[in-house]
Amino acid sequence: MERDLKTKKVDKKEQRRIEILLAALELFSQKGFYVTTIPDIARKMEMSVGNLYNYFSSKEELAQEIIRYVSQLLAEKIHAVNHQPISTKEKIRRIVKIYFDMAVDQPQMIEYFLRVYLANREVFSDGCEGMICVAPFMTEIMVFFEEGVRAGDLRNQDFFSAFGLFMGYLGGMAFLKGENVLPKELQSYSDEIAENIYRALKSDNAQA
Amino acid sequence: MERDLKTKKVDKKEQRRIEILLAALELFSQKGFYVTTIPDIARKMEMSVGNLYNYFSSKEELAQEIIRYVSQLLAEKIHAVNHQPISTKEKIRRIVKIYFDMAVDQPQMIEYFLRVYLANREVFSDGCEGMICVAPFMTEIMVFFEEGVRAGDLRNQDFFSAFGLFMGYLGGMAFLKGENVLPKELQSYSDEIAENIYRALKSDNAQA
Amino acid sequence: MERDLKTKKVDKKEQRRIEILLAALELFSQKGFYVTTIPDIARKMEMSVGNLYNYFSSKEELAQEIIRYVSQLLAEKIHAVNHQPISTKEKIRRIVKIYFDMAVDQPQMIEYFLRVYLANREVFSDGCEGMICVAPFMTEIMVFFEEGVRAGDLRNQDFFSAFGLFMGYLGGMAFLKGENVLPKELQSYSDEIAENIYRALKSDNAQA
Amino acid sequence: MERDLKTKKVDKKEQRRIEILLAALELFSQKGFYVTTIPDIARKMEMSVGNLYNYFSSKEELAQEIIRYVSQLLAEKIHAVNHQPISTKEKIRRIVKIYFDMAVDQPQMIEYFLRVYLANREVFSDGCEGMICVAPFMTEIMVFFEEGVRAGDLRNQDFFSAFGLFMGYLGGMAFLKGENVLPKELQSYSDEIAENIYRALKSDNAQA
DNA sequence: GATGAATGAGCTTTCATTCAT
DNA sequence: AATGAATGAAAGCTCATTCAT
Repeated sequence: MERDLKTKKVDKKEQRRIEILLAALELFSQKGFYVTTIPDIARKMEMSVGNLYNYFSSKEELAQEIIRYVSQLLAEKIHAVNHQPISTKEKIRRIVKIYFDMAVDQPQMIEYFLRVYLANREVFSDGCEGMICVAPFMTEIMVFFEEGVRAGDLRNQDFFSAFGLFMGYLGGMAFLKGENVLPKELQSYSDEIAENIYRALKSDNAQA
Repeated sequence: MERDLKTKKVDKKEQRRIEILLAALELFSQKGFYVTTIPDIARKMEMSVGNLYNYFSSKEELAQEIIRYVSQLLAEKIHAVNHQPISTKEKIRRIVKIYFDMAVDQPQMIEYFLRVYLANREVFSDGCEGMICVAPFMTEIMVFFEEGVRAGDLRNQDFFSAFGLFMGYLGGMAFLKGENVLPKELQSYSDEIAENIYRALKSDNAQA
Repeated sequence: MERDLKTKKVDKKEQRRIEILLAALELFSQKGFYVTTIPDIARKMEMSVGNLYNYFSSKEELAQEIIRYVSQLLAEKIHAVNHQPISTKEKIRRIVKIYFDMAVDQPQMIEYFLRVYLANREVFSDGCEGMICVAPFMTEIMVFFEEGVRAGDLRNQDFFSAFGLFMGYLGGMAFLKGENVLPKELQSYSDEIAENIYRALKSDNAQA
Repeated sequence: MERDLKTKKVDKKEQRRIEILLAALELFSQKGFYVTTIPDIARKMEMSVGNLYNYFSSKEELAQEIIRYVSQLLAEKIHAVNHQPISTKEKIRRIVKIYFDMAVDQPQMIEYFLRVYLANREVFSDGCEGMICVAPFMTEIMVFFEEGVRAGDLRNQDFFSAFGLFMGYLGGMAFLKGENVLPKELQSYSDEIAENIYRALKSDNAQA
């Protein structure tokens, strides 16, 4: 009984934590880490600043939790693709789609990656060294790549070379969308871009 | 005579402006826009805070001048490549080399792009809208791309699709280098990456 | 219960706000708006600068609140006179007395009017346009004047002509007192001045 | 010869001094003493800040010179009235007219009195103590008053009581004009106001 | 006389974090 | 768990004045 009670409480607290995390995610990605203030987040949550500190011990910790959360979420989506019985080319297409759909429907996630995580090294240097906070996401890309190589679809090259292409490309497009310089809507680039990625990475004897 | 005097003075002031710009570039790219303070910059310049404001009217204006400067400098280097009588494939190789050499020898420039310009929209929204402050750089990439298409070497696709690939990829690699996660030194990836880019963009009847 | 608690808290905060307002009133009227600094006010209140900003969002807002407060306070005193069953002449006498007593006992109030409100247009231009922040006070003078006219004691003339006389005169005397050029103490001028005002405004068939 | 040269030079310098003084007068009266900066004045004069300091040794000194200048100028105008063979009543009318014409045509002068001199005690406390910088002006008002008394037109009362009425009233009206609250144009109040002043001060056996 | 770069103290305002309630 | 007043260090920026040229 008591344990149930405690569990329930913990769950409730954990749930509130995530709510805060999502509110902060939105603000950080819109306004940036330094422009967003703790009172901003508290106001959005309709809770007091003091209470916010009962859930997160500092602004930095909050930012780190968010990147872990986003990385996990993206990883799960890519994980699903990795486990489908489809061609490497189709996998690329689906990953691009997942990314672009997210950039359009939940731009906070992608923007957080680009504008908060990538840009503010000092915020993540103590706790997220060496990209460990985005490890789940990187792992899935690595799985995708290695399976593609094993299947003979992708050339065997340094993983980072492939990773930089894949994620740099997608991130670059998301950035251009954020700057409102794209002449067409982001999702309409999906096929072209998936094709480009496939051509760049595919092994010479793979299918066109 | 008098005019000469004035010209000389103006030149001297202009020169000092650029010195400040370079000092700020270094600090901004190392510590970020918000963590770098005006006193930091003044200290580095061994000049008073007040005097700094005789050269730039605000921290934001300074940041915008820097991106214009960096964009111009990168543009000039790519411009030189664009005007050489070499194959499209070779041009890609040289642009990648230029970018990676810079990322290694003058990392401030590339880091400024990635960590200051890309990440702090609010700093550039008033004065650098729609990427106009990086126009010289984008223009050169556009020239490269269109000439490659005209020569029959590259497929004719939406420019942004190609631009996102090219610059997203290079930026992504520079970022990974900054995070110290690359197992090899950046420049050793040059050939692999130039090859990937070429494969992604080349027309089907171009040379391998 | 909970509501009571909140109400009590709000009251306490409101009270503190007024304490700050009075401290600032004193400093502003002694040293002027620009010479008085926010740290000066905080020091006088024995509170931190940051906390002061929990009560007022800017120095200007503080200055505007003060003039509203002073105007209200003066208005109430004149209101009381307006509702007494006494002659217009006697009303003038009492208003002059109120003003001079205040100029002697609480010189901050009058000095604030003369040296802060009247002199620093830019501070009040956004929020106190068209004298709205001193409306309560002006209204009472208007009531006094119109009742005097209705009673047949005062000539019917443009209100501003009468207002300028009344308040310009009193303000002028308070200023001379502040400059220490008056040979006698301010209050000893009361009768003479009330007489002058009455003579200036009275209708030709009113009592001497 | 040499002396002539020097005189000419001195004259030229004196002339420039007055030009600066008038430029500063305008700025101070428009924007206030503290909001106006030395560079503002230099810019208006199209001269360098450094050179400005060859004419005035400090901002305060400049402000004091201005009030002396304005006081002298007003004094001369009133002096002319004082020496005309006209009735006391007519003198009042003319002084009011002079003041209001000035408030309309050269508002800087009157505004300087009201918004700079009256309000910023600390600026004038060292050099203009006890209103000595406005002595010429006060003296003329005193002459007017005493001649009116001697002629039997005005009641013999404390000078400051009369001075406060006269100048407070005119200043008050000029202030109201500056606030744009007057329903009519300032000069149209002249007669009414001159009449009010006369009634307030006239001796009981003087003409209506 | 003339210039304007240089100084440096000081201004208003912000904000992550704490803690008494 | 919840509140929000309080802290205090530090930020961006200003400006009267000086002085080498």
